[in-house]
Amino acid sequence: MSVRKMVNRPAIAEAARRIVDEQGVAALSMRTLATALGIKAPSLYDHVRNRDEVIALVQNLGLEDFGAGFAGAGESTREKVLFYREWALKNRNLYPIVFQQQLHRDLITPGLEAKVLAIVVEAAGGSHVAARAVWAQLHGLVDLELQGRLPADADMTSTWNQVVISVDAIRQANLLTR
Amino acid sequence: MSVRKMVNRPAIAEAARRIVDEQGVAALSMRTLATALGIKAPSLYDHVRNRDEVIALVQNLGLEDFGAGFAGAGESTREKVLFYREWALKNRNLYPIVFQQQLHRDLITPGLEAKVLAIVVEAAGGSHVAARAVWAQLHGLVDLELQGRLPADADMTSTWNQVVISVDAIRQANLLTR
DNA sequence: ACCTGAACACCGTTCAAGT
DNA sequence: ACCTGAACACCGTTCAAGT
Repeated sequence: MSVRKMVNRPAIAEAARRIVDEQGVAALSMRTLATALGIKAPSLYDHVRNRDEVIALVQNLGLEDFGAGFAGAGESTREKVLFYREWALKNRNLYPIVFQQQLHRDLITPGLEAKVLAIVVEAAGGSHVAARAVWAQLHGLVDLELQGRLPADADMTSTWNQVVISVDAIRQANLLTR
Repeated sequence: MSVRKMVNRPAIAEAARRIVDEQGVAALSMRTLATALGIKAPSLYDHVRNRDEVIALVQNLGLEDFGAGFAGAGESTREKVLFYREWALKNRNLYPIVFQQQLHRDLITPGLEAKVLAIVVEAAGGSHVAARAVWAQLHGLVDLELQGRLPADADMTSTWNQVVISVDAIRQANLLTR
């Protein structure tokens, strides 16, 4: 009995995410992906338009994973902020794909991006402007940390505490003016 | 009289930056770079170890350009913040190379990174922790903006004003505790 | 519908060979 | 020292051909 191949878009998405998690985006080629699925590269094009669409599938998985975790991360500013950091560190190969690329909006589960954004807006005190400033701060520090742009001996705990304070100030100011 | 080729590291750096500015990093291949310099790709390896070293040369040019501008950008929080944004928008292809990659520190002009960091620390009110939180905010919003992650109709002027307020709050708090 | 091998135009990089 | 053509092992993608 040979192993039955079940190649479809969900299977491709999972295999792709696995490769990204374990070896980074650079290792995600159409050939390695095909091999992981037990087929040859050209066959992938029967399921997917191109590599970009594979990336979009991974973005979708990542956004779902993040969204579920962030929604259930506790209500305080501190809990939300620290969840964001921990998710990024735990998914360091996935993070840039989900949060640092053009989002292939036509291929993402409808409403998913809006759902995640709504949680951020809520956490920021209800204002879209505030939400962007807050998100920028979280995203920026995560990126600097992931890219190794901060000194190796930088006190990240204190830095994230500073971010918690700063985010909370934005949140409070916006709650007041509601 | 034939045109004399003067291929050396500064010439390579300039040609590479030009390609990046005009066509983006993806267009910077060893072959296109060589062609721009009037030589063949393998010859580049007589001047440069590999493509990474070319990227480092571009990082260096970018960091110098940014550093000079940022230092002379005015003293107020608002001026510094808005300069950061404008430099990023004016150098949208260069920005990610300078601020979103591992810095090839061994190949960067000695002291250059420290000089730029010192300006940020100064602008943040003197604390390294505060400087990281401030930088995160600027870098994060620039990245979200450059990657098109914010809605097309997002009010970026208000958002950057929010960032100015937030950065200034961090700065003031740190000036007080000095 | 799904898969294949062969091929195309690209990469970065190495290497023997020329001056 | 600097440059070259040829080659290697990779890419993403297309296409004719098989089932």
